[in-house]
Amino acid sequence: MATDCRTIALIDCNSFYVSCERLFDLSLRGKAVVVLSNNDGCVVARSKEAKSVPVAMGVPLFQIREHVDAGRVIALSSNYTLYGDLSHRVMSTLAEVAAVQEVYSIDECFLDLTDDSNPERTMAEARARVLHDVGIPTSVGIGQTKTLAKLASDQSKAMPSGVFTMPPPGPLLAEVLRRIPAGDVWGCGPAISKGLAAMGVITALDLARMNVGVMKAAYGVTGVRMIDELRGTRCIAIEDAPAQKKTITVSRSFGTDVSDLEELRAAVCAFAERAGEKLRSDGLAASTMRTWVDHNRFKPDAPACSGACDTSFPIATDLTPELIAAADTAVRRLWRPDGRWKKAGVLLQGLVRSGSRQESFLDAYDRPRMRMLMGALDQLNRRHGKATIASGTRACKRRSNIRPR
DNA sequence: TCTGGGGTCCTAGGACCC
DNA sequence: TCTGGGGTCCTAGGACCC
Repeated sequence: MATDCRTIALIDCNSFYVSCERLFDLSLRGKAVVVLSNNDGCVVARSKEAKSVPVAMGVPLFQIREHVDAGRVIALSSNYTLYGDLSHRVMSTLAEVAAVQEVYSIDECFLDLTDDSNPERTMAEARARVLHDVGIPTSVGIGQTKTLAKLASDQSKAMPSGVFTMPPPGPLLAEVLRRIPAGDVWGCGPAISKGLAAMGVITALDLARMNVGVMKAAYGVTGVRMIDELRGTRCIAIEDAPAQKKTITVSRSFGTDVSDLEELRAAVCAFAERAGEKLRSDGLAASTMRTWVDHNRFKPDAPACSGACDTSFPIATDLTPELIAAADTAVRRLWRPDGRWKKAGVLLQGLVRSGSRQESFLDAYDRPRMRMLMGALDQLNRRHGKATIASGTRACKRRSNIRPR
């Protein structure tokens, strides 16, 4: 008997951001509610009622404006401080349920229940406790691998108990997988689903039964892992301790396209400055910085002018002036006279614990220059006017009265 | 007109070194 | 001097996740 057979549970908070909002505003209960991304760009969370309007995940606000204006959907700006606080409470409660917990995202965690004699009962109790202590509804999927637990959690949304257990590998599991589209499998996104469909792989069962050699040739080791995990062979371990961060990103979309070199420089240098702040607050230094710019991918006729440029530092740095200088040089290299950019960012890589250099930061920090750069960015954003629903559209409720408990 | 931000992992090609 | 192979690093990009 394989000793490596595990029981994994995935706990997922239902419509997490919406559930958080409902804790502080009872009038939102039972209504179609969505929470919007930064700058009120697009929908990042939907209540069950909003899903049946229907409002699709990720749609931009302007596409559901009709519903919002007619009062059929309530659109809220996001409040990540509140969600982070509530997430912490949920995760702390669940940490007491099992010895091994991996906090996978703000609203999900894996628990290893291999030594639990009755995982379903344990998780039913855990759900009740999270609901009672924190006020957040959850659903739970249980399976032999993380991938199967993920699929089980999708199934659990339709279960009155809120818990669904995947059968062990065999005919019963095959029956469940037959009803699930391949694209719902963890790791199978739009591009891979499309490619698989062309090969006749439509359901999760087709995927589980795929020839491994064919998969390896088409999608490499990540594809093979999907197959193995669906067959009940564990390839993706539970990560108990939070891993050290590997990259730090600061990026933004611009209100409208930017083509002016000075505007692009001002924006990207400000991102580099913010990235430096994040770096130091994590006690890290970076050995590489990637600066990237991107055109508007929603405009088919926009000139393709996306590009990236890596800068390596001789010694891993946490100094803002070095990051800004690198960003500045990179933007000059990436800029083209005919370019029209919609998005840009910096990505710090090769992160290591920073040593004594942190102390020298204040001396090296060029504050007047920084103020100038940040001012230029503000001006840029004002001129291009990011989404403005926050400033007055009646159907969008503001949150200034909402405070974490 | 208006389309998020922050992450992870993998791969490929070229440069360079031995 | 010429030729070649393998390993590693760097750069850039693609796919996925929440």
